Amino acid sequence: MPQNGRGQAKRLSVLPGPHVPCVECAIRNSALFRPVSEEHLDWTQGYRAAQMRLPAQAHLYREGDSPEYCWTLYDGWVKLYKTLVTGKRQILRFAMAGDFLGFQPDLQGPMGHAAQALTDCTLCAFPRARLGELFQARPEVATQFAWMAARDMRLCQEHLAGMGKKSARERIAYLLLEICHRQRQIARATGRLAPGQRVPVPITQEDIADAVGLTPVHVSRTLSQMRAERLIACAKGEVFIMNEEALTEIAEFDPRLIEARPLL
Amino acid sequence: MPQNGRGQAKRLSVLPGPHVPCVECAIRNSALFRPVSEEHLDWTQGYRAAQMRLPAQAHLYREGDSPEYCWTLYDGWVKLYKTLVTGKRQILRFAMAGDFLGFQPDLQGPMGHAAQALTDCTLCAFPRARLGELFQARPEVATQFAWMAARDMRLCQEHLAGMGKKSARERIAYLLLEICHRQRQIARATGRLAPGQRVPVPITQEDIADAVGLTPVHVSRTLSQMRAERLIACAKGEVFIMNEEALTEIAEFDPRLIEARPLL
DNA sequence: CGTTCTGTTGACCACGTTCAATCAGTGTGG
DNA sequence: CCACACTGATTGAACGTGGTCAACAGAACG
Repeated sequence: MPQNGRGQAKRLSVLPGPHVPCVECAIRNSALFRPVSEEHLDWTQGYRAAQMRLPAQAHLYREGDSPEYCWTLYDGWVKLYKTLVTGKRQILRFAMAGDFLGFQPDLQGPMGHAAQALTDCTLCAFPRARLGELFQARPEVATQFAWMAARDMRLCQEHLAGMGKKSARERIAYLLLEICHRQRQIARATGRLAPGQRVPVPITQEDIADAVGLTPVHVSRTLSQMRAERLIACAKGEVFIMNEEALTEIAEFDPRLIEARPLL
Repeated sequence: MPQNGRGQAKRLSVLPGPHVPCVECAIRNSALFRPVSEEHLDWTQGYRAAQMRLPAQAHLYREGDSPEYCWTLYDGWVKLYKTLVTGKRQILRFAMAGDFLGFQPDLQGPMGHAAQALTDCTLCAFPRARLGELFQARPEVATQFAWMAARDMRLCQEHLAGMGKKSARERIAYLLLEICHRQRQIARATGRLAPGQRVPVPITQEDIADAVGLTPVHVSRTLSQMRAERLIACAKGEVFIMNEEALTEIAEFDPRLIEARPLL
């Protein structure tokens, strides 16, 4: 599990990582190579250029970059965000173990958003230029990508609907529940047991604000109120969900959103 | 080109459509079968269960439905929207010619949003149950789907960022420009010439409001002001963009968003 | 110890909402 | 043919959610 990485900003950039072979990958069940049979796995692993470590606070890529790779996030949290010309930031998504990062329609072109590590991360890098080739050679990978893209699209659409139509309170409740359920889902898929209701959340209130479209000030107020109502409890870098039922009702959150079954 | 279909609501449901073979398909350049070679096209056409017509105002599917098909939109406009328990609606996307509709992570499960025709539409239906098979048999189709999904995801993310961080004026300007540019892109891809700045827009102010997260009242006010500033002009079911440059600046719109190049 | 970063609280303000009345266009039925 | 209903757009007035500005507190860190 990723430790809370705030304030640990090492000023080093990308580091070489461990070399876990795909066959032993703990998160393969929720990642791009899930449907690849063991006999083909050595071969597809050839597309993995490297495993690398990214320290907390470091950028995987910035808006406008044309990075050489796409990545599977092996461990840790990453935030994807856009910056408008006014300087305002919008967090699009919190990426977690298993998520595939850096793919976009124009593979040569510049990224439309930035990706920054929230905790120390481990990633597997795949050369962008060879992705088309990989999809052609192993259609089950392309199909898994399609499935993952559809899943991410649905999250994005729910997020969008929330921004348009929900109150501050509802949006924040929704975000907390979404994060909590996705963490549990990962714990399930990787065989690790979820430690009760307890969810370490390595994000600041400013991150929450940028994700749900509010100001940090108003997020603070709303969280204070939720604490007063015993809906949640906060410790440093952690949020405990005290009353999941009530929160689910407030947020209009449907847990089935997170439990989708793979295509293949 | 789709005619303005408002008020033409025929009370018939789905109708059988024309039978254009895929080889002659006018929009193949921007649709799922784009990368399929002509020699394979007859074969992939076997996955197309039917062509059908959908009258304006009719629903292709509703939230919670588990339709038997996915569709390529051949002609016309469709709006995709979610309804919250409070009754508020959020339009996720205006689908136009070439868009692939109805795909979601859990192909057996219920749709997370509804799709309703804005104009009379023509669609090509593909059985959901056979999509995995199609992707396996023709990886270039899976790859094209991946590309289209990434393109749609980017639109959704831009939309999301706008909802979080832009003013009413900026969001409306953005929506108008996005629609205009996508229409032009389709005109280019299908070889039809775009008729100047003129864009027939078969949507009501209420649709605009539901798309950008405002009330119809405030949309009316904002459009009135934009008309007063000669940024746009309105006729019945049409919007003319009078000052695209100014509008682009207001919206912080990047035309390159729409012009992405295919993966294969 | 100062500095920096994150969170908290207060006072005031504004963008967009809500409620309401009115109008134009369109289709319907007597 | 006209009265009527219905939908979409427009405008006005009052209101409220959340933003802005500001001061401050606590923790982490050099």
